[in-house]
Amino acid sequence: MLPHQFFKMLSDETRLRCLILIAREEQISVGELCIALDQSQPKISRHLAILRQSGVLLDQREGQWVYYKVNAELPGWMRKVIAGLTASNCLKTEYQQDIANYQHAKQNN
Amino acid sequence: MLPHQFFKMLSDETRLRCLILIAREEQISVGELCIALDQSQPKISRHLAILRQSGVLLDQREGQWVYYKVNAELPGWMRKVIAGLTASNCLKTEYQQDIANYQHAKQNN
DNA sequence: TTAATATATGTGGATATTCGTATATGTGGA
DNA sequence: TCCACATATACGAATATCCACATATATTAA
Repeated sequence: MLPHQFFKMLSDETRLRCLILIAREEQISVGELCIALDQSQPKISRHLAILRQSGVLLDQREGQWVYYKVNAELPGWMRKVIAGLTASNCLKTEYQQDIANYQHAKQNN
Repeated sequence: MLPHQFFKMLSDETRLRCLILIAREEQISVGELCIALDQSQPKISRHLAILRQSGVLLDQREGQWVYYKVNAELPGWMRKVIAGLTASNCLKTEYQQDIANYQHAKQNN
């Protein structure tokens, strides 16, 4: 994947929020992402498909659920960008609500 | 600027090549960029305008020439992304030709 | 097998992006 | 002032992106 193509993956707000949350939490299911970001299932699923087809995310089915995680074999410069996103306090504030929603949903299992 | 908007700046190959070369060389004129990337003047100028209007680049006129440089006051996480791009050997190879063209043009002054 | 739940995808329309071409603006020298 | 050079922008056409809605597929349990 060429550099600008990787950045195109991150240029949509929904995709970026998915990726940041997944990177922070290691592994999340489609339904949990819908709740965390408060977005429709087809919308989340379609963006996850784009991230999966580009190789940024990997999916793994467990029963009825499909879990997504960051592909650990991405080139170093891509992993650095993603790590920078999850580390930045500035961005942590930006998407705090997503994290809170996710953890709240996780608790009510 | 929201994170995904910054990445949208980097999602076009021409803009990304401009930014990487400018970050590497500190300061470049529009004409030099046209030669280095082998692209038309309106195309380069338009993409530089987008990067300038978003605050990623700053411009400075010197006589007939306009020089562009990276805005030093960008948020830390943006500076890190840009620094990562210029540091990566992987990407250095990707856009080696741009650097070579630039240096060759610089010599024939 | 049927129903319920979770996820994926097809379709069409609205909007956004990018480009080539033409032209406008700014600058310096004759 | 007039011309040449450097840069910026206006415009329309081709293409890409994103979404809502409807529907398809996969899994589990009854």
